Amino acid sequence: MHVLTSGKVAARAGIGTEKLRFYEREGLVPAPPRTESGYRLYPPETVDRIRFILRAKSLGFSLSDIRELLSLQDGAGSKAEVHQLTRAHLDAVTERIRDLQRIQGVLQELESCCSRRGSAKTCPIIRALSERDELLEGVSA
Amino acid sequence: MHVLTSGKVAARAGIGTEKLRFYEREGLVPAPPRTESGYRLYPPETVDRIRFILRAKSLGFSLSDIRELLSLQDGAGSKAEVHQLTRAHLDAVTERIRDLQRIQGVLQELESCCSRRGSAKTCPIIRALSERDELLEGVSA
DNA sequence: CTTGACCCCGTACTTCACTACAGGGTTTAT
DNA sequence: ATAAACCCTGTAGTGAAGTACGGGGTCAAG
Repeated sequence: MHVLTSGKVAARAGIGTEKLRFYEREGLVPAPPRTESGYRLYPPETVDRIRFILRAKSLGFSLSDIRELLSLQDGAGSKAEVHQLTRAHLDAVTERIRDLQRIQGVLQELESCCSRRGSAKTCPIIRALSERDELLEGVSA
Repeated sequence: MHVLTSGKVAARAGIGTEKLRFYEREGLVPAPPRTESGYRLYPPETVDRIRFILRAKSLGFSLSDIRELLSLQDGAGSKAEVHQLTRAHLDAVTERIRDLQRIQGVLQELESCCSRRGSAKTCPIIRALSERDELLEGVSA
Protein backbone atom coordinates (compact mmCIF):
# COMPACT_ATOMS: atom_id res chain seq x y z
CA MET A 1 0.00 0.00 0.00
CA HIS A 2 2.99 2.29 0.35
CA VAL A 3 3.51 2.82 -3.31
CA LEU A 4 1.83 5.60 -5.22
CA THR A 5 0.69 5.98 -8.79
CA SER A 6 1.78 9.02 -10.71
CA GLY A 7 -1.54 10.74 -10.14
CA LYS A 8 -1.25 10.34 -6.38
CA VAL A 9 2.31 11.54 -6.22
CA ALA A 10 1.49 14.54 -8.36
CA ALA A 11 -1.58 15.41 -6.31
CA ARG A 12 0.31 15.14 -3.03
CA ALA A 13 3.09 17.32 -4.31
CA GLY A 14 0.65 19.78 -5.82
CA ILE A 15 1.70 19.43 -9.42
CA GLY A 16 0.21 17.74 -12.49
CA THR A 17 1.21 14.38 -13.91
CA GLU A 18 2.65 15.95 -17.04
CA LYS A 19 5.04 17.96 -14.93
CA LEU A 20 5.99 14.85 -13.01
CA ARG A 21 6.79 13.04 -16.22
CA PHE A 22 8.73 16.07 -17.34
CA TYR A 23 10.84 16.03 -14.18
CA GLU A 24 11.52 12.36 -14.76
CA ARG A 25 12.68 13.05 -18.32
CA GLU A 26 14.89 15.82 -16.96
CA GLY A 27 16.47 13.49 -14.46
CA LEU A 28 15.17 15.27 -11.37
CA VAL A 29 12.90 12.47 -10.25
CA PRO A 30 14.26 8.95 -10.72
CA ALA A 31 12.31 6.63 -12.96
CA PRO A 32 10.32 4.35 -10.64
CA PRO A 33 9.59 0.65 -11.11
CA ARG A 34 6.57 -0.25 -13.17
CA THR A 35 3.72 -2.70 -12.97
CA GLU A 36 3.32 -5.40 -15.61
CA SER A 37 1.13 -3.07 -17.57
CA GLY A 38 3.60 -0.23 -17.39
CA TYR A 39 2.12 1.90 -14.63
CA ARG A 40 4.68 3.77 -12.55
CA LEU A 41 4.77 2.89 -8.87
CA TYR A 42 6.53 5.50 -6.78
CA PRO A 43 7.95 5.19 -3.32
CA PRO A 44 6.38 7.84 -1.07
CA GLU A 45 9.67 9.75 -0.65
CA THR A 46 9.16 10.90 -4.19
CA VAL A 47 6.69 13.45 -2.90
CA ASP A 48 9.40 14.97 -0.67
CA ARG A 49 11.77 15.06 -3.56
CA ILE A 50 9.31 17.04 -5.61
CA ARG A 51 8.74 19.42 -2.72
CA PHE A 52 12.48 19.89 -2.52
CA ILE A 53 12.48 20.77 -6.19
CA LEU A 54 9.65 23.24 -5.77
CA ARG A 55 11.32 24.94 -2.82
CA ALA A 56 14.59 25.30 -4.69
CA LYS A 57 12.68 26.61 -7.69
CA SER A 58 10.98 29.22 -5.52
CA LEU A 59 14.44 30.44 -4.62
CA GLY A 60 15.14 30.89 -8.30
CA PHE A 61 17.44 27.93 -8.80
CA SER A 62 17.25 26.62 -12.35
CA LEU A 63 16.36 23.02 -12.99
CA SER A 64 19.96 22.27 -13.79
CA ASP A 65 21.10 23.83 -10.51
CA ILE A 66 18.49 21.72 -8.80
CA ARG A 67 19.71 18.60 -10.54
CA GLU A 68 23.08 19.29 -8.95
CA LEU A 69 21.62 20.08 -5.58
CA LEU A 70 19.73 16.82 -5.68
CA SER A 71 22.75 14.78 -6.56
CA LEU A 72 24.52 16.37 -3.61
CA GLN A 73 21.55 15.58 -1.43
CA ASP A 74 21.78 12.02 -2.65
CA GLY A 75 25.14 11.88 -0.95
CA ALA A 76 27.25 12.36 -4.03
CA GLY A 77 29.09 15.44 -2.81
CA SER A 78 30.44 17.65 -0.11
CA LYS A 79 28.83 20.47 1.81
CA ALA A 80 31.37 22.76 0.21
CA GLU A 81 29.83 22.11 -3.16
CA VAL A 82 26.37 22.97 -1.94
CA HIS A 83 27.73 26.10 -0.36
CA GLN A 84 29.46 27.09 -3.55
CA LEU A 85 26.32 26.60 -5.62
CA THR A 86 24.29 28.68 -3.20
CA ARG A 87 26.93 31.36 -3.15
CA ALA A 88 27.03 31.55 -6.93
CA HIS A 89 23.28 31.81 -7.11
CA LEU A 90 23.23 34.45 -4.41
CA ASP A 91 25.74 36.48 -6.38
CA ALA A 92 23.67 36.17 -9.52
CA VAL A 93 20.55 37.28 -7.68
CA THR A 94 22.39 40.21 -6.14
CA GLU A 95 23.64 41.32 -9.49
CA ARG A 96 20.22 41.01 -11.03
CA ILE A 97 18.81 43.17 -8.26
CA ARG A 98 21.41 45.83 -8.95
CA ASP A 99 20.54 45.86 -12.65
CA LEU A 100 16.87 46.16 -11.91
CA GLN A 101 17.48 48.94 -9.44
CA ARG A 102 19.35 50.92 -12.04
CA ILE A 103 16.43 50.42 -14.40
CA GLN A 104 14.02 51.34 -11.64
CA GLY A 105 15.90 54.55 -11.02
CA VAL A 106 15.76 55.61 -14.64
CA LEU A 107 12.09 54.74 -14.93
CA GLN A 108 11.28 56.70 -11.79
CA GLU A 109 13.14 59.67 -13.09
CA LEU A 110 11.35 59.49 -16.42
CA GLU A 111 8.04 59.09 -14.73
CA SER A 112 8.38 62.04 -12.40
CA CYS A 113 9.72 64.07 -15.25
CA CYS A 114 6.59 63.28 -17.20
CA SER A 115 4.30 64.06 -14.25
CA ARG A 116 5.66 67.56 -13.86
CA ARG A 117 3.50 68.73 -16.70
CA GLY A 118 5.62 71.06 -18.73
CA SER A 119 4.56 72.33 -22.10
CA ALA A 120 6.97 70.12 -24.02
CA LYS A 121 6.09 69.28 -27.59
CA THR A 122 7.32 65.73 -27.13
CA CYS A 123 6.75 63.56 -24.14
CA PRO A 124 9.93 63.60 -22.04
CA ILE A 125 9.99 59.82 -21.87
CA ILE A 126 9.95 59.46 -25.62
CA ARG A 127 12.53 62.19 -25.87
CA ALA A 128 14.82 60.45 -23.41
CA LEU A 129 14.52 57.20 -25.30
CA SER A 130 15.27 59.06 -28.49
CA GLU A 131 18.31 60.84 -27.21
CA ARG A 132 19.85 59.66 -24.00
CA ASP A 133 22.68 57.45 -25.03
CA GLU A 134 23.69 56.59 -21.51
CA LEU A 135 20.57 54.49 -21.28
CA LEU A 136 22.34 52.09 -23.56
CA GLU A 137 24.89 50.93 -21.05
CA GLY A 138 25.11 47.42 -19.68
CA VAL A 139 22.32 45.21 -18.34
CA SER A 140 22.02 41.67 -19.54
CA ALA A 141 18.26 41.77 -19.82
CA MET B 1 23.41 59.17 -51.15
CA HIS B 2 21.17 59.55 -48.12
CA VAL B 3 19.77 56.09 -48.28
CA LEU B 4 21.42 53.17 -46.59
CA THR B 5 21.54 49.46 -47.32
CA SER B 6 20.64 47.05 -44.57
CA GLY B 7 24.28 46.38 -43.79
CA LYS B 8 25.01 50.08 -43.29
CA VAL B 9 22.00 50.67 -41.11
CA ALA B 10 22.82 47.65 -38.99
CA ALA B 11 26.47 48.66 -38.65
CA ARG B 12 25.57 52.22 -37.65
CA ALA B 13 23.11 51.01 -35.08
CA GLY B 14 25.50 48.38 -33.80
CA ILE B 15 23.42 45.34 -34.61
CA GLY B 16 23.57 42.63 -37.29
CA THR B 17 21.48 42.48 -40.44
CA GLU B 18 19.59 39.42 -39.23
CA LYS B 19 18.43 41.33 -36.22
CA LEU B 20 17.37 44.21 -38.42
CA ARG B 21 15.31 41.90 -40.58
CA PHE B 22 13.88 40.41 -37.43
CA TYR B 23 12.78 43.84 -36.19
CA GLU B 24 11.16 44.48 -39.53
CA ARG B 25 9.23 41.21 -39.32
CA GLU B 26 8.17 42.17 -35.80
CA GLY B 27 6.89 45.50 -36.99
CA LEU B 28 9.38 47.61 -35.04
CA VAL B 29 11.19 48.94 -38.07
CA PRO B 30 9.00 49.80 -41.06
CA ALA B 31 9.67 47.94 -44.29
CA PRO B 32 11.67 50.32 -46.48
CA PRO B 33 11.42 50.75 -50.23
CA ARG B 34 13.46 48.42 -52.40
CA THR B 35 15.65 48.67 -55.44
CA GLU B 36 14.74 46.89 -58.66
CA SER B 37 16.69 43.91 -57.51
CA GLY B 38 15.04 43.82 -54.12
CA TYR B 39 17.67 45.48 -51.94
CA ARG B 40 16.25 47.46 -49.05
CA LEU B 41 17.05 51.17 -49.05
CA TYR B 42 16.57 52.76 -45.67
CA PRO B 43 16.16 56.40 -44.81
CA PRO B 44 18.86 57.41 -42.31
CA GLU B 45 16.33 57.97 -39.46
CA THR B 46 16.04 54.23 -39.30
CA VAL B 47 19.28 54.20 -37.35
CA ASP B 48 17.73 56.43 -34.69
CA ARG B 49 14.71 54.24 -34.55
CA ILE B 50 16.88 51.22 -33.83
CA ARG B 51 18.75 53.13 -31.16
CA PHE B 52 15.42 53.99 -29.61
CA ILE B 53 14.57 50.31 -29.57
CA LEU B 54 17.88 49.40 -27.98
CA ARG B 55 17.52 52.02 -25.27
CA ALA B 56 14.03 50.90 -24.40
CA LYS B 57 15.26 47.31 -24.37
CA SER B 58 18.04 48.23 -21.95
CA LEU B 59 15.31 49.50 -19.62
CA GLY B 60 13.72 46.08 -19.78
CA PHE B 61 10.78 46.93 -22.02
CA SER B 62 9.67 43.94 -24.06
CA LEU B 63 9.53 44.16 -27.82
CA SER B 64 5.79 44.40 -27.67
CA ASP B 65 5.99 47.27 -25.17
CA ILE B 66 8.43 48.90 -27.51
CA ARG B 67 6.12 48.42 -30.45
CA GLU B 68 3.56 50.43 -28.51
CA LEU B 69 6.05 53.05 -27.47
CA LEU B 70 7.09 53.47 -31.08
CA SER B 71 3.56 53.86 -32.31
CA LEU B 72 3.07 56.56 -29.68
CA GLN B 73 6.30 58.17 -30.79
CA ASP B 74 4.95 58.08 -34.31
CA GLY B 75 2.27 60.45 -33.13
CA ALA B 76 -0.48 57.91 -32.72
CA GLY B 77 -1.16 58.57 -29.08
CA SER B 78 -1.19 60.76 -26.05
CA LYS B 79 1.47 61.40 -23.45
CA ALA B 80 -0.85 59.81 -20.94
CA GLU B 81 -0.48 56.51 -22.73
CA VAL B 82 3.29 56.65 -22.64
CA HIS B 83 3.14 57.57 -19.00
CA GLN B 84 0.84 54.67 -18.27
CA LEU B 85 3.09 52.19 -20.07
CA THR B 86 6.12 53.45 -18.18
CA ARG B 87 4.26 53.33 -14.90
CA ALA B 88 3.15 49.74 -15.50
CA HIS B 89 6.66 48.71 -16.36
CA LEU B 90 8.04 50.49 -13.34
CA ASP B 91 5.58 48.64 -11.14
CA ALA B 92 6.58 45.32 -12.68
CA VAL B 93 10.25 46.07 -12.12
CA THR B 94 9.62 47.10 -8.55
CA GLU B 95 7.74 43.95 -7.84
CA ARG B 96 10.44 41.85 -9.41
CA ILE B 97 13.00 43.55 -7.20
CA ARG B 98 10.96 42.75 -4.12
CA ASP B 99 10.75 39.08 -5.12
CA LEU B 100 14.46 38.90 -5.71
CA GLN B 101 15.18 40.59 -2.41
CA ARG B 102 13.12 38.02 -0.59
CA ILE B 103 15.08 35.31 -2.36
CA GLN B 104 18.32 37.11 -1.58
CA GLY B 105 17.41 37.22 2.09
CA VAL B 106 16.76 33.51 2.28
CA LEU B 107 19.93 32.67 0.38
CA GLN B 108 22.00 34.90 2.65
CA GLU B 109 20.52 33.26 5.67
CA LEU B 110 21.22 29.80 4.30
CA GLU B 111 24.70 30.77 3.35
CA SER B 112 25.68 32.19 6.72
CA CYS B 113 24.03 29.26 8.40
CA CYS B 114 26.26 26.97 6.38
CA SER B 115 29.38 28.99 7.09
CA ARG B 116 28.96 28.67 10.83
CA ARG B 117 30.40 25.22 10.66
CA GLY B 118 28.37 23.09 13.00
CA SER B 119 28.71 19.35 13.12
CA ALA B 120 25.43 18.70 11.36
CA LYS B 121 25.05 15.43 9.53
CA THR B 122 23.25 17.12 6.67
CA CYS B 123 24.19 20.40 5.14
CA PRO B 124 21.83 23.05 6.52
CA ILE B 125 21.02 24.28 3.06
CA ILE B 126 19.91 20.89 1.89
CA ARG B 127 18.01 20.46 5.13
CA ALA B 128 16.20 23.73 4.67
CA LEU B 129 15.24 22.81 1.14
CA SER B 130 14.04 19.46 2.42
CA GLU B 131 11.96 20.82 5.24
CA ARG B 132 11.19 24.50 5.24
CA ASP B 133 7.75 24.79 3.77
CA GLU B 134 7.62 28.54 3.99
CA LEU B 135 10.15 28.64 1.17
CA LEU B 136 7.32 27.57 -1.05
CA GLU B 137 5.39 30.80 -0.90
CA GLY B 138 4.86 33.10 -3.83
CA VAL B 139 7.33 34.30 -6.43
CA SER B 140 6.52 34.01 -10.06
CA ALA B 141 9.98 32.88 -11.06
C1' DC C 1 -19.62 -5.72 -19.55
C1' DT C 2 -19.32 -1.27 -20.08
C1' DT C 3 -18.44 3.39 -18.47
C1' DG C 4 -15.41 6.55 -16.54
C1' DA C 5 -11.32 7.58 -14.29
C1' DC C 6 -6.90 6.78 -14.59
C1' DC C 7 -2.44 5.67 -16.95
C1' DC C 8 0.83 5.20 -20.99
C1' DC C 9 3.62 7.19 -25.09
C1' DG C 10 5.59 10.44 -28.23
C1' DT C 11 5.35 14.67 -30.46
C1' DA C 12 4.50 19.24 -30.95
C1' DC C 13 3.39 23.64 -29.36
C1' DT C 14 4.18 27.86 -26.11
C1' DT C 15 6.97 32.56 -25.08
C1' DC C 16 10.91 35.65 -26.01
C1' DA C 17 14.30 37.45 -28.61
C1' DC C 18 17.08 36.09 -31.43
C1' DT C 19 20.61 33.29 -34.36
C1' DA C 20 21.85 30.12 -37.92
C1' DC C 21 21.64 28.14 -41.95
C1' DA C 22 20.84 26.82 -46.98
C1' DG C 23 20.70 28.26 -51.33
C1' DG C 24 20.46 31.59 -54.05
C1' DG C 25 21.10 36.71 -56.70
C1' DT C 26 23.84 41.37 -57.07
C1' DT C 27 27.40 44.70 -56.87
C1' DT C 28 31.96 46.20 -56.52
C1' DA C 29 36.72 45.90 -56.81
C1' DT C 30 40.62 44.02 -59.01
C1' DA D 1 36.08 38.26 -65.85
C1' DT D 2 36.02 36.69 -61.71
C1' DA D 3 36.04 36.68 -56.90
C1' DA D 4 34.86 38.93 -52.64
C1' DA D 5 31.55 41.09 -50.25
C1' DC D 6 27.17 42.07 -49.97
C1' DC D 7 22.07 41.28 -50.33
C1' DC D 8 17.74 38.31 -50.64
C1' DT D 9 14.34 34.49 -49.03
C1' DG D 10 12.41 31.09 -46.01
C1' DT D 11 12.83 27.78 -42.54
C1' DA D 12 14.63 25.87 -38.45
C1' DG D 13 17.04 25.87 -34.11
C1' DT D 14 18.27 27.91 -29.38
C1' DG D 15 17.08 27.73 -24.13
C1' DA D 16 13.91 27.38 -20.13
C1' DA D 17 10.30 25.21 -18.23
C1' DG D 18 6.80 23.50 -19.15
C1' DT D 19 1.69 22.61 -21.44
C1' DA D 20 -1.26 20.34 -24.76
C1' DC D 21 -2.68 16.79 -27.55
C1' DG D 22 -3.79 12.66 -30.03
C1' DG D 23 -4.39 8.01 -29.69
C1' DG D 24 -4.49 4.38 -27.10
C1' DG D 25 -4.28 0.69 -22.83
C1' DT D 26 -6.00 -0.51 -17.91
C1' DC D 27 -8.47 -0.86 -13.75
C1' DA D 28 -12.51 -0.48 -10.32
C1' DA D 29 -17.39 0.06 -9.82
C1' DG D 30 -21.93 -0.68 -10.99
